[in-house]
Amino acid sequence: MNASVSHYLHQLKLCAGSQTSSTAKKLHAQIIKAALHLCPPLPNTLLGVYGKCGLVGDALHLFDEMPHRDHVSWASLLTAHNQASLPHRTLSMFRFMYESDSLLPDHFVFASVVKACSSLGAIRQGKQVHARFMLSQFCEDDVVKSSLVDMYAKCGLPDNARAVFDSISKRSVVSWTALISGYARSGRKLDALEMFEKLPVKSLFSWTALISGLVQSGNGVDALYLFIEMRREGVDIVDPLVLSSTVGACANLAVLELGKQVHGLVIGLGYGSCLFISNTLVDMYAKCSDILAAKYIFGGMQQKDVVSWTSIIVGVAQHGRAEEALTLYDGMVGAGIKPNEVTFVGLIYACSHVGFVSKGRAIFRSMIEDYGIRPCLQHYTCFLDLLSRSGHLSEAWNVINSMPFEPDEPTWAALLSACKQHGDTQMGIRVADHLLSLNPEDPSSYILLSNVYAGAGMWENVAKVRKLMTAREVKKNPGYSSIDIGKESQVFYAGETSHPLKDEIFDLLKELDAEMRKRGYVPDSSFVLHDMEQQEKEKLLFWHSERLALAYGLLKAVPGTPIRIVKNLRVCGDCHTVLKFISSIVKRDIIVRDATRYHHFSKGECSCNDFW
DNA sequence: ATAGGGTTAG
Repeated sequence: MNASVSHYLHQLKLCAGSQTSSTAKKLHAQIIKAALHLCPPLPNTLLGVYGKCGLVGDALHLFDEMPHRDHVSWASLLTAHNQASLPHRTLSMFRFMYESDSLLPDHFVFASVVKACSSLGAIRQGKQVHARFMLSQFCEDDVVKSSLVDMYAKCGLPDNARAVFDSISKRSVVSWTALISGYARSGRKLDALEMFEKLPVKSLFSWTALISGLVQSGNGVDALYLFIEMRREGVDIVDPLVLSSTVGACANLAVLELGKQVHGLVIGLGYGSCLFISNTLVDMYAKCSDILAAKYIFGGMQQKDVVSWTSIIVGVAQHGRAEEALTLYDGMVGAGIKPNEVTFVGLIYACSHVGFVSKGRAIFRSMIEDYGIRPCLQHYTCFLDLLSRSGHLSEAWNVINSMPFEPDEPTWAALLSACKQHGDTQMGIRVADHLLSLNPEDPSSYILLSNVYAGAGMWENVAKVRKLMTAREVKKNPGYSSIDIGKESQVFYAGETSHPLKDEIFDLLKELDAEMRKRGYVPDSSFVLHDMEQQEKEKLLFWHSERLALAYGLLKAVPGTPIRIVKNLRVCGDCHTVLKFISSIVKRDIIVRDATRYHHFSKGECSCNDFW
């Protein structure tokens, strides 16, 4: 080989390692000047270097001008687009491989194309590529097979992933990791653990795959136990990816004390200023209802990206601070960060919280016109929520009928709470019927329907709904609330009477009840789904889990500190009223995270504006 | 010379 060719080859390799785009362009210019730009393998190497430096445009330009393109050129170009997160382009260009250069895919190309399918979740095309691969001369290639394992795993087909995995002759760590991650993220806990146990050598990579997969499938508790086990095994956390999943688990479970401990670990390991991790910490504190800590982390961040801004906007919006969310949005735009579709979910949500109808309409329009974002179903749902909360029921109905999506459960639920709020029983019943037909197994649909009837005083229908639930064997999930006192966590179930402090709790609730009635409280038993005497119903309400947790908190927590409660179901209307009364009687802030939102009770008011 | 696995916001 020509001495200068190998010189440039060496330089390009260095440049690929350091990923400095200016050097890539300089080297390209020098190569042209030296008239070596057609000497193989320089054109292909250059193509790869452009890809690694993130210069897809230059890569494509070079590719277009190459007189002789081979398999390596194609593989490099497709990989460049995968790396630039443009898997759509990877697939669309792949279609022209045969047409423009009469080339059939080789194993390198197959691997890139499969990866593109997996990041798009394009299972139909993925299966087609799989078939072509099986018919090709490369059908025994293990690298392509491991990319197929990953594709099926990511598309939620772990059994297909397993079938490919079993066909691999020499299984690499990569294929193991892909499969374990696939099982974990599909919620196949036992399969994931079984494969993990069989894994000959467990690296940080494999632990991360398992733990993050479990967090993604909502198995946060298992994920946290595995994280503890990983620490016990002495695995060196040389990069922080596993920490973001762990912080995420704390966020999903709303376990503030544990979250703080993991935060301490993050700082101890030296990742306190890592962008990714700070983003998850902002989210975690917001979800654990410590919005002050969330703002503190956000304020201290050296660099902030769209996720950082969106996390804090969504966080304050969920805590009912709409004006603050909108101010933050101005700050975001001012800082030159472009909002994305998630940001707009938060913003529309914020507007709907305080009934900023025209502001919300303007934001919805701006999203489409200024940022070219096509609204998805979730945007429509938030927007509907805004319209229906503020009483624009017919406009909401029009939107639901004209939007380009089939309404899903949250959509109907948004409309339904509005019907209830505005006493529109007829529409409420229609909506509840839709909801019920969409998900006849979900107890909350029945509760909502029953509440509509109860709100209208249609007691016979309330009874019918209850009978329907029995007939269909739909069981209401038992309600429970948890509360942290110091580092201890306590869980209370509705109606629980076996707690060691039950007498103290009962006495306190009795005392508060008397004081509330003096101030005008009348129990609203329409939320109780049973046929029984009024007094019996009130007794049931009295033992709702959030009240037990609250009383325990008042007895045990440091005086003056806010009481934080996490509930698995939605707070019932009567408890909501009670919590407002109690916040003003005991002059304490009470923060409840229920199944759908946050309630900050303070001085007799709630941040949700009595709408949830 | 080119390929495959683990990370954050709804």
